[in-house]
Amino acid sequence: MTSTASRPSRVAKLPPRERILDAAEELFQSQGIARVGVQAIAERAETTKMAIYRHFDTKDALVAEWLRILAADYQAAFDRVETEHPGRPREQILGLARFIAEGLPTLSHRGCPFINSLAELPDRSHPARQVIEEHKARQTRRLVGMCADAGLPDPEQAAAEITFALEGAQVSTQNGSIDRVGERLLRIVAGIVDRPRASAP
Amino acid sequence: MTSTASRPSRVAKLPPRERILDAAEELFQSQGIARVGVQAIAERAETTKMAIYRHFDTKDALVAEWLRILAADYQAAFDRVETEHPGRPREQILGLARFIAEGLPTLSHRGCPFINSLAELPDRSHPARQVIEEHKARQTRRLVGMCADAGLPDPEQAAAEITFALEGAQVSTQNGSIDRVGERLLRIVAGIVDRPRASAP
DNA sequence: CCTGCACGATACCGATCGGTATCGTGCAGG
DNA sequence: CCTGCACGATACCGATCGGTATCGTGCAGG
Repeated sequence: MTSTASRPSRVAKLPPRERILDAAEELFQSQGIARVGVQAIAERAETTKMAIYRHFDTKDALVAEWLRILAADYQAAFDRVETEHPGRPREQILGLARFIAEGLPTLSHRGCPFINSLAELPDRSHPARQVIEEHKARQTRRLVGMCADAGLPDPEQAAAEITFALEGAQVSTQNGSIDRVGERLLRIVAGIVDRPRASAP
Repeated sequence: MTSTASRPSRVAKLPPRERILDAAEELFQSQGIARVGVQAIAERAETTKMAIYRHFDTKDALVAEWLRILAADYQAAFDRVETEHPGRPREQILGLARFIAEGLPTLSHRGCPFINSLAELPDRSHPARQVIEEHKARQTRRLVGMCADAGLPDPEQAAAEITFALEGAQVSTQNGSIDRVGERLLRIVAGIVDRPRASAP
């Protein structure tokens, strides 16, 4: 499994499974799930449909695995932000917002893969849909915890505000209705975290 | 109601074009664009594919027309909210938020049709995509105007905040990560509109 | 050295896609 | 009354979809 480059040809190619997942990532993100055929993924991965079906039972299973990896990547990035500011929830939250804001130009007019994929998966029992919903639920729980640690009066409401802002920023980037989205997003989240309280300690 | 048409001529049927658009509306909203075939639309509209192609050049043209009508419906609803509170921009903005909040339970786990459709239309030159982008741009312009009328210090930033909140609320309703979304949305928008200013008149 | 198996290549399957051609008929507008 | 045309029905088109079967080969692990 661990490859060890061997020495097949000049360029060291990744093993087929990785190439397939990379190809799926690029095509699903740029064109959506339904528009991308298994054959197209095979071609971009420089392999064949048969190889794909050797690693994944169905196209849906490949979609689910792609989203699983993507969710894990996001979780890892959030973990990194959190450990960068130990015991400082305010900075953790702002770091998270900065991470999203910095990713916006990359998403450009294609938006967030989770939001987009959900649109193509109306069936609530679809495995990929469950991956997304669990990821979003985890992310919300984490944010509520941070808001509580930061001493915000109503952590659940604050987490909802921040979540709406993050999701809305991605949607607005996609449809191009608002300029300087990243900048505005950071100001909004800072406003929530630094909101003046009614009572003082 | 659809099911079997036992009562033929008793019930006044809408003309085919309206039935097609109604059927498309229901199927696109509940299943997405790509998953719905022209044949399925014809069946639900109790007509044939030929009739659809008599009224619309392509499936894409039908999609664009559906979104055009939907955008017009939203515009009309916003107009109604605006004229309900003449000269009172604060109430207009809150009315707009209430309109969206009340619609959330209906959207349920399927979310906003504009957001969902954008996910399925990666091609920026697609006519339907342009319909959506123009609609969102108009909506933002209207909101900026209301915020300016309400005397908010930075109308563009306030409009962005409100837009993010509205879009984010719809996304979070779809993925189920947050409870009592409508209630939270109203509190957020009220907070923006009633935010204490640095200077007073 | 030997061998099993992942791999790539190729050919195929039924189903469904968007879109077209053709024709008979009922009804609305002149 | 007459007629044109929207309509419904039916049959068809090539392309593509997800998924499968089969086979030869090169290389890694024993």
